[in-house]
Amino acid sequence: MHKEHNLTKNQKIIFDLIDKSSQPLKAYSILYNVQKKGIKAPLQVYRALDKLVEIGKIHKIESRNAFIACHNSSCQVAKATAFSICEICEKVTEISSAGLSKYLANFKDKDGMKYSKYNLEFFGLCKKCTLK
Amino acid sequence: MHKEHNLTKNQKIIFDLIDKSSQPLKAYSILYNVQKKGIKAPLQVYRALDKLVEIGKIHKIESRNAFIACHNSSCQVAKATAFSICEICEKVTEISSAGLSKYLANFKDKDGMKYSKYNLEFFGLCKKCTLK
DNA sequence: TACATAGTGTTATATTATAACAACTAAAAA
DNA sequence: TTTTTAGTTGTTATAATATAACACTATGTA
Repeated sequence: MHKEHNLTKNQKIIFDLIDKSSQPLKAYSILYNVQKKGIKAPLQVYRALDKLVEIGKIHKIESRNAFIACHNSSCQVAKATAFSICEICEKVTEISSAGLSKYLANFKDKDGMKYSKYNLEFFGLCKKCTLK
Repeated sequence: MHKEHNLTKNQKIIFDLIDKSSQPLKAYSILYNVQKKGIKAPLQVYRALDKLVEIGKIHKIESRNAFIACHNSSCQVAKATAFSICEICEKVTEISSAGLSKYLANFKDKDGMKYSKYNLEFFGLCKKCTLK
């Protein structure tokens, strides 16, 4: 799993909030939710988020500017991430597929560029929303 | 290639600028560059960008909040995009790989969610920056 | 202890993006 | 031709997302 990183107070408060959430959280919604715990400024939130992303405890969903806790032991410290995003209910799920990770980790473009990282976002309808 | 869409004046001005650029452009940098042509407000730029993305003439690089012209006949109207991004010089290249498109278009997660769209961003060093 | 490294709190500001509304234009239906 | 419709435009204002700069504090380690 993850290397232990001894989160600081702010990092812990913010990680716990994201970890408990069933959907991705946005920075200012996090801010609003932790103000009672003494975190008052956007920058305090963004600094914690940056660190948490860096150490792989959370991921940023780029197309949504939102953050989700990592629940996938195969995404080595934020280097290889894949998500499915429902375009109706906005439910986001981290994809854990050995086949996919392997395929993408080994992918080389025709310029021979070697990649150290990737992020993949799939869009569609989740099961619930398909049935509606 | 692309269905012809008879761009409007603003759409054309903005597409031409992006198309001529060797790297992705940000919305406000676009705004700055088209003010002499009478496009004065952010919203005029964002509206044109939205439309151009929708019809597949340009793509948004989500991790950079920037826009690049489509040079890939295989990305069917913005539904399936893949890019490589150099983390040093920020050069962005659209990846055109039949194998990759095919793999991702057919990918199904274990929930059986069917995807209508995806966006993939690879990060690493381009050839030039590797040699430095 | 002393030093380095990382995190904190704070104010201010930069950057990215959308809401709301009135007016205009082109294409097609009556 | 007139009317309608859908889409685009121009405009002001504002919302949402993110970072700069600076002084200070905590923690680990030599």
